[in-house]
Amino acid sequence: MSSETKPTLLRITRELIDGRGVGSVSMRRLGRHAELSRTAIYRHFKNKEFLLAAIVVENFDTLLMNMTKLETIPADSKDFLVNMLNGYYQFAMENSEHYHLMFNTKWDNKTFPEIKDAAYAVYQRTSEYVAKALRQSNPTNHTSKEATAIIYAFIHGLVELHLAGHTETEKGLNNPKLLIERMIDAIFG
Amino acid sequence: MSSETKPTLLRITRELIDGRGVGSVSMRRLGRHAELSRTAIYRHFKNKEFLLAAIVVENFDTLLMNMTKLETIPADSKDFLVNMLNGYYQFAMENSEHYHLMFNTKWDNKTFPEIKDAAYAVYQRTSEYVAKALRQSNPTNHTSKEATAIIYAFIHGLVELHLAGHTETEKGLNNPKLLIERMIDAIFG
DNA sequence: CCCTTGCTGTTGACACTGTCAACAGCTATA
DNA sequence: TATAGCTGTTGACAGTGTCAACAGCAAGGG
Repeated sequence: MSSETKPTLLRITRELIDGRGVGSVSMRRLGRHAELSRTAIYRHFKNKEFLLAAIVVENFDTLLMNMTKLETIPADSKDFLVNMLNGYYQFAMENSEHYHLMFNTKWDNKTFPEIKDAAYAVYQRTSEYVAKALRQSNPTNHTSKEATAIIYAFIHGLVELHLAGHTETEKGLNNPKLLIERMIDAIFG
Repeated sequence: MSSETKPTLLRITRELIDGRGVGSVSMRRLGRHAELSRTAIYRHFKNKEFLLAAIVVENFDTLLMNMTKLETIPADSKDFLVNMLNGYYQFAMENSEHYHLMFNTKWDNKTFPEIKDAAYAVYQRTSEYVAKALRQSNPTNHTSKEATAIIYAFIHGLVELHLAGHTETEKGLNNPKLLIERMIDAIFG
């Protein structure tokens, strides 16, 4: 049983997060759901922060998959970039509590290098396809590095504003698909 | 004294946030600092959430000021837009804990209409100057509504990524001033 | 003038939270 | 066989938000 305990704890933590939000996760509640005593969890995770960090790493991997799952490998790599951003957005909407945990918590890079790496992989993947699209499109005055940063900041900001409920009043933000296309158009002329 | 208590509590709450972060604010600690009992605060604020909400409203007002304080009223309204975004960014960096509280907490629009209004004012101000810049610049295929949404998402995302520490690894994000200029250039051709 | 009402403050209590120390039992290895 | 390490337990500590009950005081109406 002991070899199964750790993944079980992760699974139940996920269920708690998906069901009633990150705020509903407590060591004691998790213990109860897993039919363990409150402190048994500490045999498998150093503390609550490390438990959640393990979830976050998994999430960044899932996000990475979600970005490339719409692989139609379209002739125009600009379209592919649009697909990728839509995949990013979709992941965030379907896993809002997880997105919140991933980005709105300050994960110390020294303490959680796996998170740092997993997050960097997402950025890196974005960067690759931006570079490809830049090479294939009309030359603009944007370097690949700048274009990546701008696009990444844009999509993250769009997601965050949606998650924080700013679209209810700031209605211009309400059509993510359109905005993503316009953003790409702006960069790639 | 009683008429002074409420603003005093707000002041001390600010001090706690600025000193040791939002997480350090507790009703009991606030009471101690204000030389009041733990529950006296409830005579002035319905609960902790409402206390923090009051701080957030003030912050949105301050942010609005910060966006327009660099009023050189430059000939080119594109430059003004750049100044505005730099003011936005600067506020976020100098008040990171507050920015976190403002945007990474889901403030219910029904419960906290003052927050909704104050946040909308910031968006609205952005919108005004985007419209002005669009009128003055070469015509592009961006509507004012879309351009505002894109720029707002961008600047918010840029700030959030910085605050979450993503610039340590995602180095392309490291030059906000440059990125802001490039973003504006991309929109206004 | 008295008495009621409302505001501001108090303490006690309840149900939570994360985490440590101490201890017990099992298993595998020297 | 004895020891070490892993996994689990309960007790305890310090902290949290918030409610109920109560007390003092000021202002206002009868």
